[in-house]
Amino acid sequence: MARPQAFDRDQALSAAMRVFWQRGYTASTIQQLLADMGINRGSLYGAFGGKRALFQQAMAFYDERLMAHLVAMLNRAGDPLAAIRQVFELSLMGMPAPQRQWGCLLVNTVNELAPLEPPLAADARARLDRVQQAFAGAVERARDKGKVSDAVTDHQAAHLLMTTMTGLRVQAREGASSDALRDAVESLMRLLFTEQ
Amino acid sequence: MARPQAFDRDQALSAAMRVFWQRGYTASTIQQLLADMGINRGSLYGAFGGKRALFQQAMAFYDERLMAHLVAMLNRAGDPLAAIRQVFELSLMGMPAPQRQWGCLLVNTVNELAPLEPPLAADARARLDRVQQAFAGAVERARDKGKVSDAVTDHQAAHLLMTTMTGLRVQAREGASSDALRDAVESLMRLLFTEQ
DNA sequence: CTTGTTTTTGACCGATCGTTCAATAATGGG
DNA sequence: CCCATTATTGAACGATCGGTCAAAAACAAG
Repeated sequence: MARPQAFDRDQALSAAMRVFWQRGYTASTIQQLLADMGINRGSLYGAFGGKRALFQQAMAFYDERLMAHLVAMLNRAGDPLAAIRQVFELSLMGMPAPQRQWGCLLVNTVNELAPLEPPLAADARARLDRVQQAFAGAVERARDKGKVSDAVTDHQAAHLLMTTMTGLRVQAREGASSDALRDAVESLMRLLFTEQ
Repeated sequence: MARPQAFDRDQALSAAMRVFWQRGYTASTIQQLLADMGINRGSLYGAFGGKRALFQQAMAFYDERLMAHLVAMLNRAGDPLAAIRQVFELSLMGMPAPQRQWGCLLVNTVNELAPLEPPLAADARARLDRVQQAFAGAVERARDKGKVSDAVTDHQAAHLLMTTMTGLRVQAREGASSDALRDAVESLMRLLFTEQ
């Protein structure tokens, strides 16, 4: 009954996500977004609403397609320590070199937009909180097996894991090697958990 | 022999630093900088060269006036663990609420400019490395007193301290409370060091 | 084929970006 | 007092920003 959309919405959103991820919100221009998404101005405003609305949808896309995997991994039954290691591996060391330098869209967003666009930063923060809660669940299951240091509570351990993940993602953004990142993760794991 | 500068250079630079610190490089406009510095366009370009050059000088200013204190504190003889605690206290929990949310200019810069202005990001990174080296020195002195967990090397401990500091500064930027930050620091200290 | 509806296209908008520059003002040396 | 020199002032520049909109194009229903 009407002209159909000529572009793949998910693919366009994925392209927009990558632009925002790499360059941040402010430095991503409509022109660049259009070029990478392969659409033109009118289509962007018609289908996504504008730069700000597009960014929100790109963040949701990032959360659903990338972060959700990590949360599911932590929530799954099975060795919680292995799950924690795998989360770091997948989201940091295991990423291909160019993408690794993009860091984490949510961390980047909190850092860039906290003073400029509090609602968007709060959105990113809420999504990151879900990861921390998943960490806490995994730590709790590890505690049941007597594998967690008694120097910290479950919540503290999860907070420390999250803080380290955040810190490492900043380091990844400026080109830290996989080995350097892995070394830090292993150090923290040794301190937090008693492998047996 | 010529007209003297009407403004205080250090004060203007300090104002510029605060603008960049809070808003980031891209989102800081010349207009806003002029307003906060209390000078006008020609003076800014005459005395500082331009936005990019001004930013470099603001970063150096930040490093000399704020970070240098922390490095000196870590290098000073005396209880190294107390020095480490004090560094976190001064640079995170102890900061007044508005300033605490600015995070750290160097961390913010690495995160924002790594993909946009690699030279500026590398500059920030180099300055952060000096802090990590100071951490390593303090850890080494603590090791001599038998206070460091043997699960990690000095370098690993320093890296972990630096990573945590970075992660906490991102959390501070989005409004984490002093107590939450202090709790994380204490957790890490308990894991890394054996107080006696 | 005609018509109604939606998408696409690209020109265009005012606002703001960082930067330049000519005119004016203020100083110290002679 | 006068002049060489530098700082201040603010208008103006081209470029680019995010956003709008009318015309053209592509479909489905009748």
